[in-house]
Amino acid sequence: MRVSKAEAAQSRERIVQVAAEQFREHGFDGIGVADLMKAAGLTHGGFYGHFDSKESLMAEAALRAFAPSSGGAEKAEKPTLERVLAAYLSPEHRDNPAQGCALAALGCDAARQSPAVRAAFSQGVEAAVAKLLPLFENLPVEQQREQALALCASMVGALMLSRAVGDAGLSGELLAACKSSLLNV
Amino acid sequence: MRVSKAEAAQSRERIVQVAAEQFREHGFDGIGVADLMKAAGLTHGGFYGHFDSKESLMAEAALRAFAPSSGGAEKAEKPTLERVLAAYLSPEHRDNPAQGCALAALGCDAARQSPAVRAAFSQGVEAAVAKLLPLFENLPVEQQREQALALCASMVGALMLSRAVGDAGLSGELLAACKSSLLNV
DNA sequence: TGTACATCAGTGAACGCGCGTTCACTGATGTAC
DNA sequence: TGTACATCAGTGAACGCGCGTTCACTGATGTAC
Repeated sequence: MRVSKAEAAQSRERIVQVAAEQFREHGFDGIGVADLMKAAGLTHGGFYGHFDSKESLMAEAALRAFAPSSGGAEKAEKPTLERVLAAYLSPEHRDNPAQGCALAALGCDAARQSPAVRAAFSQGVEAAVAKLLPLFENLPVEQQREQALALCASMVGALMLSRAVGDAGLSGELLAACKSSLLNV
Repeated sequence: MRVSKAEAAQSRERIVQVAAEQFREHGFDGIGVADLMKAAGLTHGGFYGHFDSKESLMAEAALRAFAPSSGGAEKAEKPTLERVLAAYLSPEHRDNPAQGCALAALGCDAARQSPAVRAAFSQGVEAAVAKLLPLFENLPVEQQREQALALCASMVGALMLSRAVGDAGLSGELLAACKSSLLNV
């Protein structure tokens, strides 16, 4: 059952991508190696030909989740605070963690993970800050990063709580309240 | 080895309290029934005399974690935004999740848990809002709840990210940036 | 270019381990007389 | 109040199961001639 180098690289690629989504949906401990491999169209035995351990995949999948998504077409519109908030604090984002922000989906799990995973999360926060910085370009330079960090934390907290909460009304209220509050600053 | 009714009630109490702390520290899946019972000074076999399942304890421990802490002495000082932020967004709080806010410690795990656990988290958010409302008593009534929800989400997000992030500098920066940003509104 | 063989990506059974849960048992508690 | 007995909180061995990981094997790929 040997497979060409190119196909093997694609397999590895598929595993990382599947893991990046499944970890966000089920948590790092909520999905096993065998199920990840099955979702990638493989059997579990081949996993260790690609990765040292599940934990090693966790770090790589986290990095992948933070990398800018491949489809770069929607970059056309210039991001504004309104647009960023509307997209991030939307019911669609809340209900689709697998394709959404990994900071909100895995943030509190990450605190209990290995240094490699936590390093990926540092990178994730920096990537988010880099995306948000342009929103504050009319502010003094020394305040821009501070505002971007604060906005990032607010959005992540609101999305996470809107998912954690059992009450659907409260969940929507959280999204709406944070959107409205962050717009009127 | 039967034990008096009063002692049995204390045992149950101890299990819930221990679980409320250990779950916050290790996550719902990061600590097992046997270890929880050992931490409560018991053996694991007795667990199911007190609870239907681990999941049932999870819901009860979450509620416990959201209940106001027993020591009511520090209520003397009137809470201000400054004091709330200084306490919540402190390195001490960040480094002691077991005694800290369960929204930040377990929020993204909760999204994947049973309705009972998620109902507890609704209650947790409402409890936080109730605590924060007085900070906005000079605002129009219809804005108070919105502001309290937004503040809650911001603080939870900042604390969670400061724990998730591997870089110690970035971690401190997150706490400081959110504190400063939330004060200047 | 064609052939022979070494390589190695992927398979699927098997491993040890820890987990949540069950159960027969123990012995102090609580109760009936 | 004292005695006999039923109750039941807690014990510790055992269960089935799923997990991460290992390994002997397969057969197509890639390479040496």
